[in-house]
Amino acid sequence: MATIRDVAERAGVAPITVSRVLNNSGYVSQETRERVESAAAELEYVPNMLARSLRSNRTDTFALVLTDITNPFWTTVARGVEDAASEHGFNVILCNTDEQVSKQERYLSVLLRKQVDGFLFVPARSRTESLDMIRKQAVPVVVLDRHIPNVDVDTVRCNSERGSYRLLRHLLELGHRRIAILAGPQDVSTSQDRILGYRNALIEAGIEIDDRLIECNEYTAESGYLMAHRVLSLRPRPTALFAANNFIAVGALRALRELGLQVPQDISIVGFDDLPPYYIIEPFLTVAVQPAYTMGYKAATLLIERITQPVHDGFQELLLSSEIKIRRSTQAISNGAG
Amino acid sequence: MATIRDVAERAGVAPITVSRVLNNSGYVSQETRERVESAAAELEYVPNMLARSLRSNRTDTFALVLTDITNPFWTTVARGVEDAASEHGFNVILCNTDEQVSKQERYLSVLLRKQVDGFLFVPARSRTESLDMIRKQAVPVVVLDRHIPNVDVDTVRCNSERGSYRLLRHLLELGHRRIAILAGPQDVSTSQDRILGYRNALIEAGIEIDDRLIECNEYTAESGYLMAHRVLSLRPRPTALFAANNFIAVGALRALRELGLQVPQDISIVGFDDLPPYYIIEPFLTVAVQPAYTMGYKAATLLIERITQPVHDGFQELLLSSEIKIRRSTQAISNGAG
DNA sequence: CTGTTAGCGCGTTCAT
DNA sequence: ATGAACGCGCTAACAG
Repeated sequence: MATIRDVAERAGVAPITVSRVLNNSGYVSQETRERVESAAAELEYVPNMLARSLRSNRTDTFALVLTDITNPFWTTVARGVEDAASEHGFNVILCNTDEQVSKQERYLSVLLRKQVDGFLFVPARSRTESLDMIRKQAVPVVVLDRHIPNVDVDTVRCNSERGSYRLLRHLLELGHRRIAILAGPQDVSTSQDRILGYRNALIEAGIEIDDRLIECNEYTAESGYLMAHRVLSLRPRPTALFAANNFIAVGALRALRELGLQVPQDISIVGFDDLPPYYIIEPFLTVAVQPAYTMGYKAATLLIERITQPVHDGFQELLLSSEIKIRRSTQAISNGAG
Repeated sequence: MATIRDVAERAGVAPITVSRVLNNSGYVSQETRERVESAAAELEYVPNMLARSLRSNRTDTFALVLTDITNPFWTTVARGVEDAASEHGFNVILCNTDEQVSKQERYLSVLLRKQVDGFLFVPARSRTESLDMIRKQAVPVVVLDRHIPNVDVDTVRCNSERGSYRLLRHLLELGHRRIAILAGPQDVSTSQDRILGYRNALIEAGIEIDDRLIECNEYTAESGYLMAHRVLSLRPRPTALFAANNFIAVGALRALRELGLQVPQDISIVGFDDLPPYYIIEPFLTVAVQPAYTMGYKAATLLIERITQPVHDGFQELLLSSEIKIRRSTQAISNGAG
């Protein structure tokens, strides 16, 4: 592996001149530049980022730590992050925690040692410990998608409570009174917020909360399947389901199929976040859609700003809104239902 | 950010002693060790891997460069890789190329500059250029899943031709004669091999190859959907479909649904690699299943061996075999079909 | 426009 | 059992 010194010797200049050519920093005559460039090419020189970063105190790399890369929502977020990063010359290291705090802590520790310039962080659970690991080292961090209570930190997320509330309003306007929510983990803020929106809408409508209609579990299809079966075994049966994320919706639809319940004739269902066409039979689900790409893009842009302009006044909390898409999975309640 | 020197000062020892404590190298008295450890804890010291790696010429990190992390097949491979890596104290950087050579080259370049210790490489296309980038820098590499012709390189993959052949034998034994294959990209070896197995089985059975029954496109559901519609518009219509990967199968099943064709009554279908239960209505597909986890695990183990024991005699080519799982998507041809 | 010096944080080598 | 000196590859700071 050739070093900058090898290139310098071959080009008949000092190492620093090679550095200047390769980094486009400082003045170099056209002729010298060409000599250096061809020397580098001939030697197949590859700059050593370890050395460069050690000297410059920058890796031009930040981490995107998220919870489930197989979920198309996160894939889209990641695309937004990548685009913003590459526009500013940053590399992204993607780490998948599977919602496990242990995996998350291992990643954070490795990334800190590797001196990443910053973190885009989707906390696996709403605990503050992991975040503190980062903040103690004074590395910039933007919390993405989720909220950690009582902590001053830059955040980009979507208003889950409001999205949830609006979905519920839609169902209530269709005459539904017995509505179940299949939520995510109890200690994840998006799940809490969606439950909150659900409760508030029901209370506002003068409907008593039935706790058996509130299920909490993982943000997965398996979990959605199980939760759906539980609430559908209740009598009177709910006339509408609210799946708190896209994978839960997939599992719930499967349960409905098994029970021979037609959507929307026999039961209505709404969800949070879209699915690519091939995950379900057809894109017919009424949903609240979060601006996934924008979330990623804006969060990355903010992080990069924090990295490149460390001084700032106060933290930002960016709260985006979701769009309600009414499709064919909801209909007015029929008199015989329930 | 505290450095090793800060810790040394606080503990009243030389930096090298701190180094010895943190790396468990050399002799340190129990008392000194404890003083150093508590000093490190108090200062919340985080070792700088850049400096360490620059000195030691190792990053204890290798890259897994693959083509589609959203595909459960690759997710499983990645799990095998991660497990093998963590057993040996290695970190994995996962990079997703989306089958795009440009993205792939950008990643390889960055990773080389970051001095990764090795590559687990799924070439986006069967070209040798990208691989040469790595080999010129004398970084260990194991090619995974795919074959690059006429190149001496360690490889771990599955025998696609044989898996394909056996699926075809199964269909032929059920009496099918008009069988379409929905394959992946023409320049990806697994796709080529699956077509080869298809052709050989048909030729052996004395069936003339109809080129209109051989479709090539991406390894995606969208592509599977399009290819299925094309071959299903032919007359006489094929009596069986062979989807060359799991996502193609998802798309093909969707097309069959649209056309109102029942599986297996109206048409048989076989696939390559399983899908988690929630991707399709039910796990009823007859498939060739590759040992995804083992592929990842073995490939990572081989790579780590190459990294830690650079001298070896000759390259290895590990060829695993797939298992045929006969389920309910295939049945003997009825006389009226076609 | 180009070069010299020094040092980023760490671990190897050799000394004590 | 502990420490001093040095250098990994690169670039900031300061000449000239």
